[in-house]
Amino acid sequence: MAAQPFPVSEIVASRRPHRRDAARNYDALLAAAREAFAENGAEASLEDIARRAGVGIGTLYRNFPTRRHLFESVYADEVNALCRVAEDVAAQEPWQALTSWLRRFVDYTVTKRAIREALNDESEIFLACRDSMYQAGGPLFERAQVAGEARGDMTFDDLLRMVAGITATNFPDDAQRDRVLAIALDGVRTAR
Amino acid sequence: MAAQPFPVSEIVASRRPHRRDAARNYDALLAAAREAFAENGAEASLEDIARRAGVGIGTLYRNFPTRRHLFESVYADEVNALCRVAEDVAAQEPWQALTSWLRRFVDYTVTKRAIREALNDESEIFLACRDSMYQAGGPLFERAQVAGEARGDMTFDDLLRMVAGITATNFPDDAQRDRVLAIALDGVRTAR
DNA sequence: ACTGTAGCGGAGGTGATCCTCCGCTTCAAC
DNA sequence: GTTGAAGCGGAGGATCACCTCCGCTACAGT
Repeated sequence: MAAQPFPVSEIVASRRPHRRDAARNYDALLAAAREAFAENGAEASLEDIARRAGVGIGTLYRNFPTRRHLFESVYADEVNALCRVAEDVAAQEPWQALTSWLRRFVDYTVTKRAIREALNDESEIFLACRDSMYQAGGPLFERAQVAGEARGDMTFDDLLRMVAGITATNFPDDAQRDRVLAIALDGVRTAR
Repeated sequence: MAAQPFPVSEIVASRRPHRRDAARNYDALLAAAREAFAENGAEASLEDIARRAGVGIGTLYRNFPTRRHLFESVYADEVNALCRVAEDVAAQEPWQALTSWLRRFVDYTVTKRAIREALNDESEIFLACRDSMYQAGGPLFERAQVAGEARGDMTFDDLLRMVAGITATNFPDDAQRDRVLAIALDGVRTAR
């Protein structure tokens, strides 16, 4: 029911350098990039990312020839984590499982942004990530639909975009974001 | 019930130059800016805006000393238009009036963006615009609440941010955006 | 028609970011 | 320990957007 093997993680892993120092730099770059993309969106400065990671700009470009490579790698990491979460919540009641997963979705900033800004992108990695995510989360949604908890006249894609839009919006505080998200999810829940 | 006088439009109008050619340029700049901000967000290139308007970059800077001035002017225009719409829908049934207004909201791209990205801005014009908009739309929402059509445990601010987030998200087609928006609005409607 | 001035445009200086290139460093295999 | 190659960093050229400045243009009031 939950997730299947994720080719995505393999693609990314295969690019990680073998030498110790190089691998460390690679990881530092990914972490710095996640931070920077989360703060400034997909246009974050690459020099800034290299600085945060404590490596030279040349090292960044050796590992990630283009901005897109870097962004996709961070994105793929978050998607993998989200897919794993889907397995964790699978044991809960249908509606509970779905909302737990969606609330975790809120934590994955880059993924959220990618869905809002670049989801219509057709590159190989984006497609693979989308598939993984839909394979992981889609069943949670369908289960809620079958249980009569979620309305039948919408798709999982509708739901993801709705949540992505709301959570990517600037709120003065997290409590308000949660409140608004909960209200929107009430619209998803079947009237009872 | 509906809108009050809008000081905002006066502020903006007072800046419009008197000479014919200058006024034409001013209008062309605003139109070009609206387009560019809608397409590329608040970071749109100013040189590009001048080019679209068919004027020199110097003319842009004479009319709008900073990017912020320009953005605020476009924003103020859209807010004014939205306030006028609020008067138009006032005659409809409470829930109908509210959703009509919100659906018009979707058309005002820059306003939408401003709410999503810059609503926490405290500058004078942004505050004035926010007030105007809340004075225009807020009563529609309260009327729906009083009529028992909209839930009482949320604020107008919650509602605006929710709609702004969803409508500013990238959708493959408008039909899907409408569908998702309608679902979220179902969450706003009181269970009956 | 004349004329003073508001307004015009865009060349060019400034600063930020992108990305390449290559001499130096460090790892790890032997 | 030696050594070859993988990896490193950051200087610097290219590009682009920002914004100022000033000689020229054309409007509007008389």
